[in-house]
Amino acid sequence: MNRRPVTLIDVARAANVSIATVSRALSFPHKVSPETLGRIERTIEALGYVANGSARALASRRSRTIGALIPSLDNPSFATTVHALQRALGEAGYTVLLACHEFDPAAERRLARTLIERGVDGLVLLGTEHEPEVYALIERFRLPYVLTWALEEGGRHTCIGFDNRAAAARLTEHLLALGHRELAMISGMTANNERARERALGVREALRRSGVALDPGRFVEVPYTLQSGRDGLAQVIGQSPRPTAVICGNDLLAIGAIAECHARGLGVPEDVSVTGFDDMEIAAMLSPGLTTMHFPTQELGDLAAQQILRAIAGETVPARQELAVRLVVRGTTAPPRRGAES
Amino acid sequence: MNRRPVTLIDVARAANVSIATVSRALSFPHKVSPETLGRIERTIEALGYVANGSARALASRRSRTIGALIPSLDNPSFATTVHALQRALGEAGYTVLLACHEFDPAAERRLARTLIERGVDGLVLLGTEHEPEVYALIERFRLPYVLTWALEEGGRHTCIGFDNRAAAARLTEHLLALGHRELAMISGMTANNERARERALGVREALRRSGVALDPGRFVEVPYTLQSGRDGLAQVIGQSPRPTAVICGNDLLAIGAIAECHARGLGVPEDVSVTGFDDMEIAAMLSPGLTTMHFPTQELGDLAAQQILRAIAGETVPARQELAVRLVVRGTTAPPRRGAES
DNA sequence: TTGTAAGCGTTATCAC
DNA sequence: GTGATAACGCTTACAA
Repeated sequence: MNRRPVTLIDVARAANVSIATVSRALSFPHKVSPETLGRIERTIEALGYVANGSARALASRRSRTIGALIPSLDNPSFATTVHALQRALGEAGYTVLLACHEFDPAAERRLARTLIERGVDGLVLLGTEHEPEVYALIERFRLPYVLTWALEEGGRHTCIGFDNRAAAARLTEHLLALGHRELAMISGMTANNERARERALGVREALRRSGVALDPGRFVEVPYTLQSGRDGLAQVIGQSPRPTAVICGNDLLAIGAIAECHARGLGVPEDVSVTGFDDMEIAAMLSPGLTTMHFPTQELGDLAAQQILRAIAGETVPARQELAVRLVVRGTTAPPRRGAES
Repeated sequence: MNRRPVTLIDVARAANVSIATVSRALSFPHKVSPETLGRIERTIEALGYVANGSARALASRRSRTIGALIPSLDNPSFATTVHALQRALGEAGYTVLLACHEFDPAAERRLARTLIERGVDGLVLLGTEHEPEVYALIERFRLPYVLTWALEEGGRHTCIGFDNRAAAARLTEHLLALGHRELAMISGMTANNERARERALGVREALRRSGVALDPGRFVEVPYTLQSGRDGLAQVIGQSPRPTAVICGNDLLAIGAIAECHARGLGVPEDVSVTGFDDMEIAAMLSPGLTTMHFPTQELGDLAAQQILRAIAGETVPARQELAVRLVVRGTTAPPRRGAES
């Protein structure tokens, strides 16, 4: 029994050709005569040859590997995007190297470096805001990359994502149009997170435009967890007058907030109109009348894959691609009549 | 401006040592004199040297890379496990190569091959049931691996996971003990999925032991999606007499089922006791009185990481490691009194 | 169409 | 402790 893995040389010997020909058969089948090709393929099958990617990468300077640098996989929306990304890249022969920095800039620096060491051909980053060191590395290695989920104004980086600020503003305007005046927001942590920051900003701007105030007590900033959603709701709901609408930074926060409303005997959206961003499919199940801002997270993964593949191929890619978000109105969410409040 | 990446040779030249010494400084710092080490480190910093992983992998036959072969990232439970896995492996200097086969055996074969081509040092598979070809490849390359989420009886493969059958049986027995006699199950697709199959089997066995029948109309097999949960509930709830308890194959199905109950004006768990497996944190928010079987999915990822690292290091690893699941009883879920049913 | 051979950037085995 | 140097398995001009 042979311990040594089968190499190109073995295949070449067995097929009576040079290793160059075998290599060509693998990379450019059309550049090899049909007979030779057939013989080589049969030999490969017979010997069970599996190419050595490291050697390939070393010689060709391409690893057929793409790095995905994201905050976390615990956010189902990110998971969906990464899944779609992996699927699309896989079909193109690329494998995804996963790296989660958990919103820690130092971790992100470290991981970016590691991904580059691993020889990724391209990088898909989540978010537009990154450490200078990260951008410097990418720059120095001339690594094709694409920023996702958010959009960057400067035009310095190619990005594909959502206009988080506009989405938040639109959702807020919708609530205002319905007559809500007492609004609150349960935001995600805005540090190192331009998505959360943009959403908060969008809400604030829309309110300002309408001359509606957002009391400090009605804006809480919490991590993206279910429990934080509950806690956040508990905080803002205590304000007087009670908010009639609560905007949540993402799915998880909204789900937690709705649960807390239920726990307090508050109907959603009859008593409190809870709203939020991202997928919100589950949240809508929790509360069928929900109005939400839906982000096509899967489509984002697919398009990001196309984008990075194009960039690798040296094709020009749109510097800024915005994905449309959709306001999903599932029921009437007008504020409860005055006087009916606690 | 230099287009060529900085190599070991550049570092060696600049530091006035041989490349061997630089290599050593990187891999075995203690085997290099402090002065030399310092000089080399400073040079590396100054030149911005980043190691070439492909070359490293080719020469050392180790890529510092682990493959994660899973069904999907759209299942939040899997995402959590992969996240934990990535985190733990990252701390040990390993990077995760992600591959989702979406329950397609052909895709799994293809992906397993690709991961091996990429030179992964080890493989973490989700589930115990895999194509013979997958096992053959692993075998041929003597690739350290670990199966996760489920447990394998034969002892042929090292695995770490949950006893899905026992968990299902335990949950069922709990329901029976509460007095439920009219049970139904919304199962995941059992083909190529021993987790779903084991859970279904556990339910069936527990029922058989208690002499309770499970009508064919009360067992539906559906994909793991929210909508399937709704549809599944719609199907089983139509049976007469109406089931008093519905066991769902996983989180997503349970959430969908609960939503459908709500839509039908059925209280959960007052009218119908919906239960399920996996994380169930969200499901419990939907319906605070829920009784669920909680699987420590994050811990699984952590432990799987330790396991595969040990295997790579050549240490002996326990062939079979079972993670305890926890029955979480959040409220009384006795069946509604007879006659109160529709 | 096929073969020859020079790398690709490391690691690791020897000497010194 | 350090330095030559032969692999590692493949790609890719360049020749034939």
